[in-house]
Amino acid sequence: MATPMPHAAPTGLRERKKQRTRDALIRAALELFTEQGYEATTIDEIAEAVDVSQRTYFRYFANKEDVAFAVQTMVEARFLDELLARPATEAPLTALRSAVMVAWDDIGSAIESVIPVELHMRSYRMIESTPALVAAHLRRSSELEEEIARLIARREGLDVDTDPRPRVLVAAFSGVMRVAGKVWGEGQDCTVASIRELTRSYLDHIGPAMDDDWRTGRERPAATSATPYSL
Amino acid sequence: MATPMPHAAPTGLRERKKQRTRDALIRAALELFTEQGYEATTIDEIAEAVDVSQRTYFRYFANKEDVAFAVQTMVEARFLDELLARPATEAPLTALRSAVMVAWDDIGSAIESVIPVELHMRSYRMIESTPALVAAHLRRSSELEEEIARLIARREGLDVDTDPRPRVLVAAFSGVMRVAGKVWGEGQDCTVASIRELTRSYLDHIGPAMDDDWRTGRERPAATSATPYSL
DNA sequence: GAGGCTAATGTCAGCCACTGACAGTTGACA
DNA sequence: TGTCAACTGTCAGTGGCTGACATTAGCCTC
Repeated sequence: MATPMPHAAPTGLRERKKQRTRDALIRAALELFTEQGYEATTIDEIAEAVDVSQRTYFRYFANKEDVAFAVQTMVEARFLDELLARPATEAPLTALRSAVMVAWDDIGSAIESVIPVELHMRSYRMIESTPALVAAHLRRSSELEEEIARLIARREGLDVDTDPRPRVLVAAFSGVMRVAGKVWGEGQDCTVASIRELTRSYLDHIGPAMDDDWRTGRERPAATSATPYSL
Repeated sequence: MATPMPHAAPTGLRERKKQRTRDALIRAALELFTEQGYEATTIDEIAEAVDVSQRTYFRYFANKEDVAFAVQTMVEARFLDELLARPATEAPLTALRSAVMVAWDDIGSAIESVIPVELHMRSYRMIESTPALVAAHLRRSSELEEEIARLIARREGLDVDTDPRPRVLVAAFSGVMRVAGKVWGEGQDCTVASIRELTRSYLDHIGPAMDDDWRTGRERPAATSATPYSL
């Protein structure tokens, strides 16, 4: 059911209604979660706030956790799309980095169409301080890492189970992304631009060392304008 | 018959009964989980198998997940005890390594007093293939890592929030432990001795590079008999 | 070794997350 | 406009989990 894609404007009235209901559920849920806590909020409350039945909530989200990660899911999907679209000439780390940057460029408006970025930021902090959500977050992250690693391996024509480099690279990349997210969550500036720049500057620190060509063993010609690495 | 807690034999009849009930619950739960699956098993079934009320189950375990990790918890507690007991002269990685080895030396019998090691091994695989338990496992692991990192930092007189080395070392150590556990779970040899040796050989590969003295900046004199590192 | 203290347990009632079944409603499209 | 399919509400039920209260059973003292 309900495709969560906020881009690709919905065609008919029915689709638009669904999108509205879904967005309203996310917004109501996050507002309630951040105000009174995740555990203290019941799904009945969320449904009531949007004026739908509890059963309808479960037709949009598989469980109580899901709604808390709806925006994250959106961002991740956007990132994966961009990663798939990167030219094969780019080195792995460059592709990851470019995909993140391009994704951030237009995900901001997509987020804003659902919830204020400030609410997203508060949700981020709420997740970090709720054990049940921390667990879910870790599991989701490890699943995403695995997906990215396989994707990178395929790009480079490698076997993810014998060559450790894809997983290692993705682990490093994810680690940096996680730290950037955490620093953003703790900071004051709750704009999308700020997390984008934070991400950029953190990624710059992975350095070009990992970024040579895995297929020929030689360094790649710079695919993007200027090599973006400082160290 | 029941040698209850890993250490500290119970004094009275009451304590022994409690220990028996607890062990029986763990055993029944793991047997049911591994036979018919985690989700498909209800707590009523577990309680019935041990002939206690469901309410009593919840007086021993906080939730359904907890019982699945009871043995792990035992092993971890044993490890932390040993780590605390390591002399301050040992370098961090050496202390971690020694604590693991000493812990494995006598944890085997403690495990066997609760469940057959073979059941523990099946449980391990069951956890890995159950999303809800994977999430719980990841959260538990990250909490344990944090605890170990703080412990190591205190040992070395460092601030865990400014000096990245404790967390980095523990991350590497935990990663190796996780892989060792995974390989053991996939293998045939379900003895405690086998995971002990697996752990030893994997830890040997971290190498002495990380193992110099963090306080003086010089290499430590070998605290143990022979330097155990092969690479 | 009877009786009081207290920890452990059972029973019961109830909340909440989640699901299947079925019926009513409402866009979509001929 | 009428038919179809999708969306939604209602209802009943299961299972995880908790608080309250009564009951049982080790423990300890006299």
